[in-house]
Amino acid sequence: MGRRRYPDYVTQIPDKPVPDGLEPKWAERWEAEGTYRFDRERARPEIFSIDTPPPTVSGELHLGHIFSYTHTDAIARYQRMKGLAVFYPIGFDDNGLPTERRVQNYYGVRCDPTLPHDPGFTPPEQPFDPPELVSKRNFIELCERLTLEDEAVFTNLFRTLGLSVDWSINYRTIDQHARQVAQRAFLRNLGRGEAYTAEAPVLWDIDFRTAVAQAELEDREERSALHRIDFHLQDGSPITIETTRPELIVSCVALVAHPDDDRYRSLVGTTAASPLFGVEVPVVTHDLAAPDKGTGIAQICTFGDTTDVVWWRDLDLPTRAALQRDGRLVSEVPEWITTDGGRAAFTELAGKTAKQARRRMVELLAESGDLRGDPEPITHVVKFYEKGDRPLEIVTSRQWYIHNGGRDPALREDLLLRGKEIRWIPDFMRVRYEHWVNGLTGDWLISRQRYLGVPIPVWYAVGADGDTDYDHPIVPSESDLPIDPATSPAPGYEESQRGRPGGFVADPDVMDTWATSSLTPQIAAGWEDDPDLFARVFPMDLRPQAHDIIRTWLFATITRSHFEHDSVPWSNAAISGWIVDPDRKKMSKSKGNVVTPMALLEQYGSDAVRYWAASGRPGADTAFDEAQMKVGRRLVIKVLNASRFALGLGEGAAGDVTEALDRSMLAGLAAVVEEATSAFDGFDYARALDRTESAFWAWCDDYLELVKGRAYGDGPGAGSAHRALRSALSVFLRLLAPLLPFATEEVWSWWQQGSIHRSSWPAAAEFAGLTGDLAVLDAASWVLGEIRKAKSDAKLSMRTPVESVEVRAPDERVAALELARDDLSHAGGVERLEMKIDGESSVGVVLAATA
RNA sequence: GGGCGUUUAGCUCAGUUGGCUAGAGCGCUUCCCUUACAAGGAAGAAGUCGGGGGUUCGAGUCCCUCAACGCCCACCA
Repeated sequence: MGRRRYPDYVTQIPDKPVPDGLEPKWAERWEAEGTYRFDRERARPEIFSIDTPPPTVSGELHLGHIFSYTHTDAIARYQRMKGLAVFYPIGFDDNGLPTERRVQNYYGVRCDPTLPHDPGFTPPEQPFDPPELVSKRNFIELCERLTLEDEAVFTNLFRTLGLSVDWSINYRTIDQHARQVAQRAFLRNLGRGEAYTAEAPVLWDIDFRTAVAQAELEDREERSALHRIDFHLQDGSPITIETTRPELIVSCVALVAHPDDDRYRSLVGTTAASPLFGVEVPVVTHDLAAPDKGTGIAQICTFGDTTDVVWWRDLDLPTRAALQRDGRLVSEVPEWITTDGGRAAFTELAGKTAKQARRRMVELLAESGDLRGDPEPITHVVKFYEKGDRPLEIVTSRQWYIHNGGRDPALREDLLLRGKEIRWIPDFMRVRYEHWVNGLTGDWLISRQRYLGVPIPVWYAVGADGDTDYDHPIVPSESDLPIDPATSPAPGYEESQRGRPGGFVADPDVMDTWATSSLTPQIAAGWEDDPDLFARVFPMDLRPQAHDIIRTWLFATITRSHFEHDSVPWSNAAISGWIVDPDRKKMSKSKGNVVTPMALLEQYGSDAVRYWAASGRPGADTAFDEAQMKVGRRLVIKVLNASRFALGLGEGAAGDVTEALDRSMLAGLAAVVEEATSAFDGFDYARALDRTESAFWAWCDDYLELVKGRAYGDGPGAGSAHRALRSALSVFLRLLAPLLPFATEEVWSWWQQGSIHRSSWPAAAEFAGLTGDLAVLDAASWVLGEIRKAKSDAKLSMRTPVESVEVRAPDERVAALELARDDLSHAGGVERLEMKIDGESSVGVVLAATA
């Protein structure tokens, strides 16, 4: 690295450096100079590749993003300074339901795919209720428009934060390339038998009208009520069940008790008639029926909850679905209700929402005398789609799945082994992964009945009889990807044959967004499109992400990589914690405690906010704490001022650190370098910051004060001081550069050429021949502290002269102090310094003012 | 019901293989306009390291147990 001569650079040091305004200045310079551009010519061992999380474009970035992205950036900057070419892409996840929901709320619209495209459409100025219905194409256009706006805001925030991503490696999960990768990977899965389609009960969100996957579930407490309701045995006697879903009695296909339950054993094999509807259902047994729950005998509906699905599957029961995908009961009387009374009763419920039907059903049951007592209010836990507002229902539908080990012990074992191949930071996060894999109950449901997403790239032949052949999907050639089967005809067919007997139909679904984002390494690294790049960066070195999406993003990425590449997607997974408010609650919009990141960056400066973020250990949930940002800002100011001071003293001649105090300081610094390096090697940016920061403050408080007098002068020791100050400053700046990129770059520019972020990480070799005995600075700091204490106790200025100091200490310490005698005397304002060898250490101070 | 994590000064947190007379910052108190820094500096007070047991010469650190909090999972009629 080049260095300018003293007279040139010193003029560039501002008289009063301030931390404000550094962000735009340096963000622009870094971009213009390509400071963080990936060098793809480097060989794999010289590359560090990062599978950066593409933030979901469904609103604003929040503090959690600032927090975890700062961690990754610190690692990236460290690796870059270590000499590696850092592959650090950025993407946006703007595909899927979260984006649709954002668009719906933002513009006040809903997609109605039956509407024709309106070329002159403009969204409502103000969202109103009810929402305006728009065509699918208009809806997608709105998604495109809003995501681009959101992404521009995200980009601005990330640049202001100082992320050292390579902005030229940019992707969006709805762009053509991502679609191509997602479809190609899907077709490969299909070709190898890892993807399949099946008609089965699925968890269904009645508002979004789509199936959802196990990984997207969330439990929520709901107020409900237990109803005791009589079915009727053949002899006319009642048999009471307990249920929270009386409106689903119409879908009842059996009553179930435990095989060992004596109360019901005699009934097994007989039938019971449902109340009101008079539908005869068998009494059956199953191990899952709990004798101690309710009356010990339960109705099995198709389907009220996941237990119903298990019973239905295990006992081979019929399907009597009455709840539609919009959450309402069917409007026609189901054919399995055959009695006139039953038909009349159902008419009362037809077309109602589940909630309305429940209320009416209870009234009807009360009238008929089948309701025993009053419903008992309870609170119970119900499955929700994590982004949904109403409880999930279960409906039967045709969906696409990818194997994930949920129904295949051998695959499960393979995926667990993949988990063991990865280094987890912190290590216990591996347990969460294993726990999730071991708890899977079924394959990964990837199809969604939505609009904004990557289409499932298949068609189905329609027979001459008009029946669709779902068992033999027609697939496109990989060279035709990306493709939309809704607009392109199936290979070998004409568009005119769409939807006709003897023709074809397109699969109507899109893939869930995780089915695309599980391929971020492949998307970013040019899988199949750029084999040279792919070979250089894949498997990647690091996947940084938060712990709440281990079950989704992390797991799915491992699964796809396992199938496609027979390898792990990355060697390290660094899992960040969450930001919680000071009450330890997760911060969320609904609690109204969300702070906008940009306001904080502007108020405290990006380095200060990064300082706060870096104080949270890897994996640890961290409190939002503005006080930490103030401390960070203070550190930034200190760096600027101390640098100005150290650089303003002079340059010194090369290679002449002669004074014991200076060599002692550098020896201490060498140890700090070692600590920070090993911390960063373990991805522990927090420890690296902690060690560096305390060393830096101590350096300012003690060493700078001790060396000041000598450095101001032009005596024989001045050159040593200047040289040591500059060496130390260079090291401190570089140690702090990954964490405080703006301030350190600013100072670097005062006296060095090139970016500090392209300079080399401090190494022990830099100190070769420059270090001395640690004890010298230690001892001098100790005595200086005692002198300060004496002055402070006497409530006197630190400038107060000291008549005499008498130090008593063991001989080694006295010998060390002798080596710093002049510096110490000057720093303390001591006129007479006496030292005596003693077993006990003590410092006697006689202040001039009190003498 | 199972699992994981957390519990150290008023607050936010360090404390790496057991050696701590337990540290830092914020806040608080006192003092200091000192020529790098008053968006600063110096000094100080403040903790039975969640409770209880155990291992050990020695435990904040290891083992057992209990509790609180957070998160994840579970077949939630």
